[in-house]
Amino acid sequence: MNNAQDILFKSIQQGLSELYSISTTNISFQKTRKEFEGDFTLVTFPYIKDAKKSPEILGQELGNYLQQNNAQVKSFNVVKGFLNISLNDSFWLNYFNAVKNKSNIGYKAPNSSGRKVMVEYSSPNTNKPLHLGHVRNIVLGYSVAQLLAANGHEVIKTNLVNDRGIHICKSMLAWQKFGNGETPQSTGLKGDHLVGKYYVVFDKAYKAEIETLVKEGKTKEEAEKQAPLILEAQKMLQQWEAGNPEVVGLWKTMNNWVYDGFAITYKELGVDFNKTYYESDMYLLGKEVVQDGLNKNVFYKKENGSVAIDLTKEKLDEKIVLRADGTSVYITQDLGTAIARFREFNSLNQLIYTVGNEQDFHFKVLFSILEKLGYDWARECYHLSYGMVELPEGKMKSREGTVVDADDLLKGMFETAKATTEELGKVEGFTQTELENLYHLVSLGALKYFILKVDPKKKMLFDPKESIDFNGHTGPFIQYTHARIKSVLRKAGEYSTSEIETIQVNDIERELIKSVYDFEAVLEEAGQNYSPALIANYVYELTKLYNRFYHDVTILKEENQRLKEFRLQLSKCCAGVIANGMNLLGIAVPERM
RNA sequence: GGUCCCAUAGCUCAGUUGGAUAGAGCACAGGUUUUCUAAACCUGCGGCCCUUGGUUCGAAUCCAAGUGGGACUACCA
Repeated sequence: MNNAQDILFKSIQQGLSELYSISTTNISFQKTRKEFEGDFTLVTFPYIKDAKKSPEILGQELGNYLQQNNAQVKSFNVVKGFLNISLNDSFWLNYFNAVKNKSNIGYKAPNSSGRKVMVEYSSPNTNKPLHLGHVRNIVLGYSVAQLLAANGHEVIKTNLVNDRGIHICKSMLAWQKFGNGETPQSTGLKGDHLVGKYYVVFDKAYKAEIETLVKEGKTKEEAEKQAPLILEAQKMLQQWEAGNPEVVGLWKTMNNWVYDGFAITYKELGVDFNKTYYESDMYLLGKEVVQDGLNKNVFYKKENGSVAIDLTKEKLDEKIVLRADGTSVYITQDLGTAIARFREFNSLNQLIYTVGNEQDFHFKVLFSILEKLGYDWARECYHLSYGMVELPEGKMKSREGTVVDADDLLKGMFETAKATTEELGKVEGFTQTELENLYHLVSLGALKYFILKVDPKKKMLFDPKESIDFNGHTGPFIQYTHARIKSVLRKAGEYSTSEIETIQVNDIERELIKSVYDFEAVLEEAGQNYSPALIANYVYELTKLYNRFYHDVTILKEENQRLKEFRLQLSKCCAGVIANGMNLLGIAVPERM
């Protein structure tokens, strides 16, 4: 079936040509705003000069032409330079009949685009637990992967774990010195929290040392470089690189504690990965790349032995890619990892990095270097740059203890969901397991929706003092609407799902069909823009519309049998789109709540 | 200093390639249930879309300058 826009486009093109001899492909229309009557609106201002007509007359003439020459056009009205066009109900009913029994309205068939895309997200350090900033990353990355899959791409979800480096050594050293052999088992602490605890311990002790040195007359910078603890941590890193068995053993033990902890949080969040990379496996690759770059004269060796690239022409300055002591920096590993990924998945079309916008500069440099090294696919690398999550007092800082811990947050949300549900008391007959599942589902819905409804590119504010809402423009509102629909459908029992042809649809029913119709375009746009927010806001609009329908129109008590069947079918259709839309956000919807 | 990002209702956010009287939610004031789940629905209140100039038939949207906020500018990650 041709879509509405195509049908109108052709007619309007013909009309402009026949009436005014205007030949143009510059015809775009938008959805008619709800305060006016109509489905689509053509702005006629662009044509009045060539047509030598006033906007009102041109609108009238073109409207008449459309009505006479296009069987789908029911009526039109003209307001100043706006031609509002209504399509026949039969058009909308035909559309409805065509899609209503599909399980994935608007989705492209799996892997139908022929594109293979890797989405990297999460990518944590293993020296501390996850916080709200990571949660935004994780929830966003997972949702974008869902969006791309729904747009027909083959998606590989990956995690790049930053499991090596000085920061890990800090936790290790502090544990060694002050840990008294503590383990997750002995303390009952989640592994990542235990390791994070010692990261903080290190920082405190380190700061104390700096203070002492400053009192002894050293400058702050000198003190920071000379404090015994930092020297010891650096030595530990060298030992690690040298393969010292004791250090490597401790490193493995503590990292495994962290992985066990992360696994729990990922499971709580309902996300997964197809492949996990570890920087400890990748960092040596970067050194080969550096050699390759030297051979190609893309890089050059500086006097002190470090290797650099000149990106001043790109306004990116000179960038060091290998330290004078031969150890790799962050970007060295990223170069190696990117190349390894394109080698491993040789038909990879795109690589998406879900990383905060504080690293915009880093990725510009990375992609630029890859291009200079001659990798054409560098242009297919995309930095999905998202805004920071800020608290009312500003940015979260791990060391200052102002972070919102992911596990605490999830737990708090769960308790709120539980309290709210109990207060409303609609869950008679639920088993304990079903209740737990519901609390979990609703709390995650609230949290994920709260994060995903805002444009990823923008920073967002989180106020720990105000709990995330469950009413209004929220995840639970949408989940609730889904449960309501399911409740009606359960009570309806068996009903016909045959084609609907002869009924009279009312305004709100037509609006609902139109809203369902829009989903395909929204999904496409959300995929192109890597923006779950478009889906989130769309689903909200549909849900709000459905609630008005639910309120104003009776379904089960409708006496006209065909009308009742239509309303049931429409309800089921909306529930499906709502569930699929939420699924794209990584949010489940309940049958009852 | 340089580069980049942001600024819309009291608060949190929408506003697709420029289009009609700039929209939601929260908060505040009020109303709706003997009827399919009131986590809902309806009404009201609330705006120099940061400022100034420019482009255009038309600017919250594009351009320039300014103001305010933020990020980056490591041989950290």
